Amino acid sequence: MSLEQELKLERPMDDIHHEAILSIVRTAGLLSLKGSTLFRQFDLTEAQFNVLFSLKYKETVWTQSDLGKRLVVTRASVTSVLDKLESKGLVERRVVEGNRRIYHVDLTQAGRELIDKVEPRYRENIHEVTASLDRPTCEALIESLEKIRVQCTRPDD
Amino acid sequence: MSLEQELKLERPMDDIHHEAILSIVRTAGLLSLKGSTLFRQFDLTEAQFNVLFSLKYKETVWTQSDLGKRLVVTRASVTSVLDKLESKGLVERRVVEGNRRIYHVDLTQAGRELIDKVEPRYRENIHEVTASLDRPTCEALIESLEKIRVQCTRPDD
DNA sequence: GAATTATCGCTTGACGTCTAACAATAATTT
DNA sequence: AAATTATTGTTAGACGTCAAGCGATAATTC
Repeated sequence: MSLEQELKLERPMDDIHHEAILSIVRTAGLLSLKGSTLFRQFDLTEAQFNVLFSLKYKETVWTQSDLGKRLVVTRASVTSVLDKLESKGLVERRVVEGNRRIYHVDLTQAGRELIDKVEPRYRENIHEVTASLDRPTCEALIESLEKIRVQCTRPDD
Repeated sequence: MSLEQELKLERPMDDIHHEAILSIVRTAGLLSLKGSTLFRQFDLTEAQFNVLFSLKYKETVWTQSDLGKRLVVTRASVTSVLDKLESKGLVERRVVEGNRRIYHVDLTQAGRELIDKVEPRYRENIHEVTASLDRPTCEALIESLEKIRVQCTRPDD
């Protein structure tokens, strides 16, 4: 189904750049929805999954700020999600000696076990959704999106 | 800047499909951020802008449900955003004779004037951000995203 | 025509996001 | 060393989103 049909537009889109942007946002929304549906089966939100997933694959010590940069989210948001995860016993904040301003964030054993359960289902989802895209197509997609991101973060804001 | 660098990954991404998905979500997030920054200058949120913009270009009569479908958002969300816009006098709910269950939604004069002011700035943003993508590249991008969306909405959820 | 089912808009409660501000603490400058 | 500036994590308040459930009303079935 084309974007025009999906969005119930009465006239065809005149602006291919605009159509591209809407496609990106719309696709991300649907991906997010599909993810949420999966994560809910494990009593997780998408944001909570993202934290667990990031922590699983980090290879150095991370502060909350580091996590925020990784997830592209403000420190305030990190605090909020971490509070939830900590109260579920999936994540811990560890005091850092020598710097009383920061915490180091890590999975607990329970957190590690949970993400290990969710991850295969998550990867299934990914591949299900991208199965029709071969490697060069993926690379082109990634490259185009990267070009857009570069322009998004130009120093004019 | 590549996605790996941006996200501070310690190891290269092994899975190009996964990378594609993360790129989409990340790009949409940045676009959303850039949009919000613009809209704030007009005392609008992104959601509110989306409503005004949709209403401007609709060519038939729309109920709140229609608007929700267009914006890919639940009816509850429509109610919420419309309450805000109505209280600002930018939008009106019109009673429909013959069907006491629905409202018809429309821009007010003030709403129309506001969206007419914001739209050129919005379109500038779009083109600024997509300037480096030529037409065939845009078409390929749109096509890839459409393939993903199709798989997102498969009847297995 | 009556009964059942579907749709519409609204409300509630949970969640994540943001901005703006704050106190505590580190880092830098002077 | 002292003063200034920057960073860290938190809080508060605003907003949009969703799921779930509600009552009112249409539409469909019987």
